[in-house]
Amino acid sequence: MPDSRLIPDTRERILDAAESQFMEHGYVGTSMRMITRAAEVNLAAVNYHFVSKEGLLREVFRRRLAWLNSERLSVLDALEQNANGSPLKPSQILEAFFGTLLRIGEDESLGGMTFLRLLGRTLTDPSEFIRTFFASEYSEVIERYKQALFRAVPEVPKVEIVWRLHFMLGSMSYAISGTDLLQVVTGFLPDDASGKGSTSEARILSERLMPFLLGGLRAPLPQPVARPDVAQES
Amino acid sequence: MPDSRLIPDTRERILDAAESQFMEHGYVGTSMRMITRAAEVNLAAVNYHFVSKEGLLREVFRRRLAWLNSERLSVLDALEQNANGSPLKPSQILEAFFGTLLRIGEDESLGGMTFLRLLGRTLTDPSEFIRTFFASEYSEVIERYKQALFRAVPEVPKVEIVWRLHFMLGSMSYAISGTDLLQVVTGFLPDDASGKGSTSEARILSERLMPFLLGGLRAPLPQPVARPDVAQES
DNA sequence: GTCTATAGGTGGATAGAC
DNA sequence: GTCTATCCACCTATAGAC
Repeated sequence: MPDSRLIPDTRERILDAAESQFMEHGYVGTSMRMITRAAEVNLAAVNYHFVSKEGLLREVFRRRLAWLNSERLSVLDALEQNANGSPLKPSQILEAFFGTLLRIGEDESLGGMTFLRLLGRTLTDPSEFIRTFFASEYSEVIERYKQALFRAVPEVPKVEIVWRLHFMLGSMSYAISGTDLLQVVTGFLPDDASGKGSTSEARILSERLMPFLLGGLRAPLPQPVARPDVAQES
Repeated sequence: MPDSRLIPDTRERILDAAESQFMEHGYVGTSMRMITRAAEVNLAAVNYHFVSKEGLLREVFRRRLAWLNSERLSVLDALEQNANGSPLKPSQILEAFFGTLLRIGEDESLGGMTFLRLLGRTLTDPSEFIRTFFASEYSEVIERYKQALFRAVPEVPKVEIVWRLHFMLGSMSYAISGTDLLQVVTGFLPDDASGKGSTSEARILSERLMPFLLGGLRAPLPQPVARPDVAQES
């Protein structure tokens, strides 16, 4: 990588444009031409720098996930060192995992809300290469946090924790995708997040999301009763 | 609609094939030719019956959402009649809303897991026409359930309930999309849901999801410290 | 590294015979 | 209602000059 920090690289311009176009139209819905037009670079430049469209998508994500992964790991490391062998609090773990992600939304240099939305949408993409790509990118971090949760919430069976981690990922994924079905439907808009994509959006979201996730994670177990459905709430 | 119930309609075959192809490859990632090949019908038949690819997608959803919407409304009606003016229990409302949806997964004639996955994936689709379509399809039902939740959980401010409804939709959407990032990553598979797409999958999912959602919905509020933005609405 | 030109293929949609 | 044949816009990727 030839060190040229002063001018916005062709390479970097392509990545920025691709990130934003993929976010807006999805991976298949975005053509190379849309990207090069937005980036104001030549069509052939994409293949020169990233070999293929798939290669481009991978690099769009790698650029951001590199930071996210290492940050998530080092925050967890710090927490565990501080705890000195005793289990962490669930809220600490969720904050480390989801809070770190949401901080991306507040920092344009980490990708901002554009990248968050793209991530949220891509996490449910059906195509094979995307899913295996994410699986390999995420495996180490997920494993570490899963283990931390096992220790932090011993009263909830491990199987159940995995399910709930799944559900939490879903809440977050949907929330950051900004699909806003509810807002479209109900006309509801949070008072201070009117400018869409504003950096404050991530902070507001975080304050709402974290208690919800925590409540879900530690919810009472379902009674393993017969199954006349209407499970009691405690 | 010429009444021919005995043989599987061309029209119906197209809808079935489209549902399954859209689920597997996404809307843009699916071509008309993939659909007609799977349905074993002629290419031109799609445009004859549904005018366009967009028209086809709309009809794929309308066919299933018609049942879902009316079922959700009538279940809620029944609950409210029974309650005789007093607020419903949150668990009843969630069961009516999410349980009804998940029952689709257990019944092939309602679309089964194929439709559930398609729905989960499409709910985060960026494209404009899909979002406005869903908004109009969902608005009445969402509004009714939102009001029911306001009454059922008076200790949580309305604004917060809307947020949490949002988060719950996300959990569910992601869960039914079957993306299974966790399973790919961790190799985890719930003991009794080995056959992917089995009808029992929906029941198992439901038993796990409902307590999680309930815990999130009624979670303690975040401290309204420092930040002067936590505007209450009545 | 950047560009033009183009190959080689697939997309949605339709005209018009049956 | 069903089919064949076809239009033409657009796609990704590359060859090869500069």
